[in-house]
Amino acid sequence: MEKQYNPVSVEDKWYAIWTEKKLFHGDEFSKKPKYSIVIPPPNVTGILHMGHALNNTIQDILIRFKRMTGYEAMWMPGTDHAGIATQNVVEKKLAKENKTRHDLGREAFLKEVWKWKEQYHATITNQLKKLGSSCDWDRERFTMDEGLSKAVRKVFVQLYNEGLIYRGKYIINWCPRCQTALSDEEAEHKESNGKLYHFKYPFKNKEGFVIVATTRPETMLGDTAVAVNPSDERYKDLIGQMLVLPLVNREIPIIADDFVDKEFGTGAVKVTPAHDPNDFQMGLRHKMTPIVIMDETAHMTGPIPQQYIGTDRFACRKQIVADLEALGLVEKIEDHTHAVGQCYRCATVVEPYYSNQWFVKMKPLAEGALAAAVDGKITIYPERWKKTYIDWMENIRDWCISRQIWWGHRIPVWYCKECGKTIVAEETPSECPYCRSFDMTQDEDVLDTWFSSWLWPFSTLGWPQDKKALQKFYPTDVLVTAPEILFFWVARMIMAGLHFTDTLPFTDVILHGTVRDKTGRKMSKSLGNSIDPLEIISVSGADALRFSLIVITAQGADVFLSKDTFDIGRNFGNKLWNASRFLLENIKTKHVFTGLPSSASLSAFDKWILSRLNTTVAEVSKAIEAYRFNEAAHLLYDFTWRDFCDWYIEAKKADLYQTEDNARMENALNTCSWVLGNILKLLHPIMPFITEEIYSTLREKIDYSSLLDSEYIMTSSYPKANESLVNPVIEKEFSLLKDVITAIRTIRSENNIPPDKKGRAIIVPSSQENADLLCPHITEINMFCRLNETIIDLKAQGPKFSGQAVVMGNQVYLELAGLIDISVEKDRIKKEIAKTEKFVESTKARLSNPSFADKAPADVVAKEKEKLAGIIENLEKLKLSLKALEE
RNA sequence: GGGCGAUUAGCUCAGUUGGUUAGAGCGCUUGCUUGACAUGCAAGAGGUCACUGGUUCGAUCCCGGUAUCGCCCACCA
Repeated sequence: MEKQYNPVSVEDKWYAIWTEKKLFHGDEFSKKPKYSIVIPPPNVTGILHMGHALNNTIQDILIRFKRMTGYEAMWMPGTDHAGIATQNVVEKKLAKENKTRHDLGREAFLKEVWKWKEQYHATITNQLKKLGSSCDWDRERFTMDEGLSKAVRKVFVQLYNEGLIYRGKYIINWCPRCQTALSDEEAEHKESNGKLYHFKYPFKNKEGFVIVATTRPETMLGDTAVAVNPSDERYKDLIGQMLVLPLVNREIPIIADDFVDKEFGTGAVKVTPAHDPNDFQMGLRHKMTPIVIMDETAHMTGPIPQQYIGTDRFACRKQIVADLEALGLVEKIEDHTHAVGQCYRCATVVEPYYSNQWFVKMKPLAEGALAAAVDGKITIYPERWKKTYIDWMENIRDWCISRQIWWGHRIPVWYCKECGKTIVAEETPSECPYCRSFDMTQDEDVLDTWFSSWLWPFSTLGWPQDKKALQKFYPTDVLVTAPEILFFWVARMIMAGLHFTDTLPFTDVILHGTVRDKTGRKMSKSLGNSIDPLEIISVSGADALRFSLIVITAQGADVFLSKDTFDIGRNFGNKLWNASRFLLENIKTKHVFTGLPSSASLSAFDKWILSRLNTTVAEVSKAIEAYRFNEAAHLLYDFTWRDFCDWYIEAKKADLYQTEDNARMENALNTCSWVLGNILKLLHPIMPFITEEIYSTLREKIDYSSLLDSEYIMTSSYPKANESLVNPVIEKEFSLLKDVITAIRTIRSENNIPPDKKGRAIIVPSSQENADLLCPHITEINMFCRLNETIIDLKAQGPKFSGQAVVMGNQVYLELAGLIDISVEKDRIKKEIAKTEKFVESTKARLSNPSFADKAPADVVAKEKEKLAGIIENLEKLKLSLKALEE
C-alpha cells in the first residue's frame, strides 16, 4: 500500500466495478423490504455545485446505509428540463451568433435545445457519479422523456375535467427579459431602496388637486381612477368627482373602495388595473376596463402620449417625473424601502402583467397536503419548517402554469378555428370532436417546469403504466432537498401524490441548509465565490469531500465553507488508510481470521475497544436513522482516530511486531482486523471509495469468511451492536489508565525531557481496586510513556525529587535523576491546588445549601457528596506533594 | 408588517430531555524525521455559553424582554 492514500484512480476504479456489477440496481421483484428515494432532479444543463454535493451525499448515505441493513434500496436518478433556465442558456449562446430563437423558429430552436441537453446531460450525471452516488442508473429519467410527458398530459387533462384547471385573463408576474409569465413563487421579493412619489392630480371642474402616492410613476399613464377609503373624512365629499390625469389629459373618477389604507401615503391611491394586482381587483369591483400601457418587453405602449411610446419602463419613469415636475405637479419625493419582485431565473424586476394564462385551482389540492402535515403523516426535518409549510398551504393561491417559452411540455389544448371550441386531450386530436374540422391550432404556451416535477416520485416509476416498479418502490421513503424549493416542489409533490395516487409520495422530508462562503454569502456561480466540488474531488477525493461536508453540517443548518474545510476529510481518510496499512503490513502470510478470541483470552484493552466499538455501532445507527449525519460522522471520527489509532493500535504494536509468541500475535491480528472491518463497514455510507479499497486489500491478506460477508463492502451487512460487549465498567477504568499515562506524559513534556531519556514511574493507587486495574498494564504504561520501569505499590513512599501528579486520588511520580525541574513541578501543583480548592468550594457551597438537600433528588445529592470526598482527598494529596517538594 | 433561526474558545461550529471542572476542527505555543501516518505524534494556553429579568435547590440549556446578524413569507400603493 502507498504511504499516502491516492483517491483519484481508486475512486474511478470502484465506481466502474460497482456499476458493471449492477450493485446499485433496485430489483422490483426482490422479496426484501424496499427503501427508495427519488433524486431532486438537477437541471439538465446544470453543473454540480456544493449544494448538490451536500444534497446527494446525504441521499447516498441513506441509500447505502439501508442497502447494508437489508433493504432493497433504490435511488431514482434523473434530470430536469428546467424550462426557463435552459432556454435562457441556449438563447444566450444564439445571441453570441447574433441570432434569436425567432430567427430559428420553434422547431429548429427546440432541436438546438435538445442537442444542448444531450451534451450537458452527461456532464451533470458524470459529476454525480464522481461523487459516488449509488443511483440506479438503469432507471434514469428526464422530465421531458416520453413517459413523463405522457404523465404530464394525463394529469393536465384530468385536472381540466375536474374543473381544477382554468384559463383566464389575470394579472400575473411577468419577466420582461424572459418574456414569460411566472408563478407567484417564481417572483422573489427583495428589499430595495426606492422612492415614494407624491403627485398632484388636478380636479376637472375646480381648482386644486388630489395628491396620490406611487412607487411606480410610469404606471400613471394607465390610471383609470383614484380610490379613497369610503370612511375617510378628508375625501368623503370628493367621491364621484372627476380628475384630469396629467400628461394624458384623460378624465378619471374618484372612487371609494375599502381596500384603501387611510394611513398610507395620502390615503388616495391611483388605480391602474392593467398593471397592478390590487388595482386589477379594484377594477373588477368597479367595472373599469384595464388600460394596457406596457408591452411584453416592458416598453411603453398603448393609448399614451406619443413621446413615451417605445421607451423603457425605467426611462419612462424618469421622464414622467421630470415632466410632472415641469408642470409643478410633484408634491414631494420620499425615500421608501419596499419589496420588489424579481425573476428567480434572471433577477429582472418583474412586472405585473395583464394576460391570458392557465391556472391550477389549488385550494382543493391543498386540503389533504395540509392535513398530512398537521396530522404528522409527513415529518419535516428540522421540524421548524412544518409551520412554514402549513402557513403556505393555508394561504395557498392559484398556480399560474402557462409559460410563454418554447422549451417544455406544450399545453395539451387545441383551439378549433372552425367552431371556436377548446379541445383538451392527451393526444393530438386528428379532428375537432365538436365540428369535425381539421383546422385546429395548439396552444402556443408550455407548462411550468414544476408541473412535471410535481409528478416526479411516481411518474419516474412508470405511472400511470408499468405497475411493477411502482408497486415495489412507491411511495418513496424520504425526500432530501433544500428549503428553497419547499413550495416550488415538495409541497406540490405532496399534493400531486395525494390527488393522483391517493398516497403520500414520501413520509419524511429532510431539508438541509444552504451552502455559503465564509462571509455568509450563498455560494453561486454569479458571485464567483463557489468552490468547485470536482476540484476538491480531483485533489482530495470524493470521500474527503463527502466526509468534510457531512461532519460540519448540523441538521438543517447552513454550511459555511472554505477550501481548507476539506482537509478534515482528507486527513481522516489518510489516517484510516495508514492504520489499515500498518495492520496489513504486519501480516506476513495470509491470516486466517478465526473469530474474536473467547472472552477469557481477551485482554482488558481488547474488552475496552470492543465495548467502545459496540457503543459506537449503536450510536451511529441511531444517528443515521434520526438524520443526524454530522453526529454519526463525529462518532466515527472519534472512535477511529482517538480510540482505535491513538490507543488501541498503539497498545497492540508490541504484539503485532513480536514474532516469538504466535498466540499473542494471532490474538492481536484477530481483534485488530475485527475492529477495522467494522470501522470500514460503519464508514462506508459516508466514505464509500476508500472503505471499498481497503476492504478489498483486507480480503487479500486475511481469510475472513466469518467476518467479511460479501465480496464488496457496499453489499455487506451493516454492523449490529452486540450489547453484551458493551462494558461501562471497563470504559470507566480505562479513563483512569489514560489519565495516568497523560499525567506522566505531561510531566515529561513540561520538564522538556527528551524522548530517549527513560525513567521510572512510581504509582501509589488510592485503592486495591485501582492497583488491580493498573497492574496488568505496566508494559503499556512503560511503552506509552517511554519508561523503563513502573512500580505500582499501595504502600510506596513517593520519591522527593520527582515529577508529581495526582490522578483521581492516585499519586503518580516520575523519577528522572537530574532532569526534573522542581520549580516547574511546584508551579504545576500549585496551579492544580488552586483549581481543586475552587472546585471544593463550589461543591461545598452547593451541599451546604439546605434546600439542595431537601429538594434535589437523592442520587444527585449522594453523587455530590461522593464527589466532594474525592476532591478533598485529591486536594490533601496535592498538598502533601507540594510539601514534599518544598522540603 | 408577520413568522423563524442564530448569538458558546482567535476563527468555523457542535452540544445540553436543567445536575461533576462546557466540546471538536482549524489556528496558536512547546517538544518530537519514536520502525502506519508531518495529511502525523505528544503536551499546553485559550470560554463571565450576546445582554437582561424570571422559574428552579441548581440555568449555557426552560420562560419573558432587549440588542445585533441572517432567512422565509406578505397585494400598504
